[in-house]
Amino acid sequence: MTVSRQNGLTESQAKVLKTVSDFIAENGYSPTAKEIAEILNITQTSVFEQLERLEKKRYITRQKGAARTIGILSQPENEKPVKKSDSVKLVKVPIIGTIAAGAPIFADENMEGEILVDESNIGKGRFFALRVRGDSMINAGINNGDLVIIKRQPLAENGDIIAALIDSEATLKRLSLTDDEVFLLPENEKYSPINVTCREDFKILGKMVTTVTVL
Amino acid sequence: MTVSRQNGLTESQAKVLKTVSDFIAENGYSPTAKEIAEILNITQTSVFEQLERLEKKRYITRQKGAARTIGILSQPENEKPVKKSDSVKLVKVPIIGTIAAGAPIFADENMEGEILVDESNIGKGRFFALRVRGDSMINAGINNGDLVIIKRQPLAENGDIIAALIDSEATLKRLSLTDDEVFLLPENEKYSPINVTCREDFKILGKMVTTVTVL
DNA sequence: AGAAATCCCAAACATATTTCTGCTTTTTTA
DNA sequence: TAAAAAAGCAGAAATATGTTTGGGATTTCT
Repeated sequence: MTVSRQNGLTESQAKVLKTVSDFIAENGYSPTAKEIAEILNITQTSVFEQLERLEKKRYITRQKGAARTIGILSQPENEKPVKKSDSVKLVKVPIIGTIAAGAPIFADENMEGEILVDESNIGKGRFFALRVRGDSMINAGINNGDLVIIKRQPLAENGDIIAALIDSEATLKRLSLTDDEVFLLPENEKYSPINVTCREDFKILGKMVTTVTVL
Repeated sequence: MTVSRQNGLTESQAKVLKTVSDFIAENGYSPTAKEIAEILNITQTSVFEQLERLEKKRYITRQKGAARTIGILSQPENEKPVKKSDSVKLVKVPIIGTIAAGAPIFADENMEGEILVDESNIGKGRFFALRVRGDSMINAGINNGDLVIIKRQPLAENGDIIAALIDSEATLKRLSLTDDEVFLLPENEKYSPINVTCREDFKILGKMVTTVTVL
């Protein structure tokens, strides 16, 4: 049997993804591997492998060891050919973890990979990239699964979208400096601003310079 | 300690419900009993009991034996107990100046007085009141001389009527957020929208929650 | 063609999670 | 004020669920 590809997924993978998607649509919570397996008439183990592949390809997110935590990511655009032109200067930017645009998620220094970004898009400086989880910045066009590129800097201006540490957890928010208070603002009405005015454990990691959607 | 009721739920139950709701909003999947327990600093068993009660009262749904399957039901609107006079909670709101609903007028911090407002009308938060001058918001039912109560918040939603500072002057307008521009809209054809997209001197003071007509 | 990836399996393993049992204390209701 | 409901706990049972191991068969890539 030929395994054709669509959107970078094989038929099997697409089938699993669709099953998950349909299940969530119908039930409001994600299925277990076993449930997917029963629907597709394959084993749990196979499903598990497919989920791993789907996660690696950034079609879904999962929480290690936690039940029913599959999240479906917005589909990355169909493969964009990488432009190669000698006027483009690509800069390596390390991907160092996942950042919350919802609940803060611990940002460990484990490098997840690297991406190449045209220098003209981000300017000069020291950069790193973080994968976004959550939906608290959707009104700023930053979606679950996106990569954000952060320029390391300890200070930021009012209105900047920044990556910050709060109590050793990283979060992506818009910075709001009022007369005497400092807030981190989500870009989603569902969430509330975080007052960091007097928090000792608050630290700016850097300023977001751009977002990248990676396949 | 008195366990007061709201919406037919006890404080404890409401706390659990809110925890679940917040968790789902932030993570996209429902929490386990253990996770709720950790957040609220009680035991899993207690949480389990609370979830049973919440289910019985039709605030949530669950699937027996399945992990993370709590679903939140829309609040039953029915039983709204008539408020007794002793349940009215009046909140002091300072009147701190005059705000323009026409040409912006300087909003000084001189307190002009205080009014008492029933908390149920405005919710919780930090409030202040401003006297309106001008007629630019008449189509929104806000007239010259009215008092408007503003909830302090640095962020507002599209369509909110907000009090904002522009170049140190306060004004009351409806907020309009388009794809990439921000406008303040008067509610009177005589006046024109103000584009504040790139104005550094623009700051949201808060959102109007109600008006009070004082004779 | 050979290497690498995909796809699938059975059988276990480890732990996450719900659920039960029995008991204490406090608050509300009748 | 007595009974009922609510709230909580410790500890453990029961099972749901993610994960690992060690394969085999097929397809895709180079």
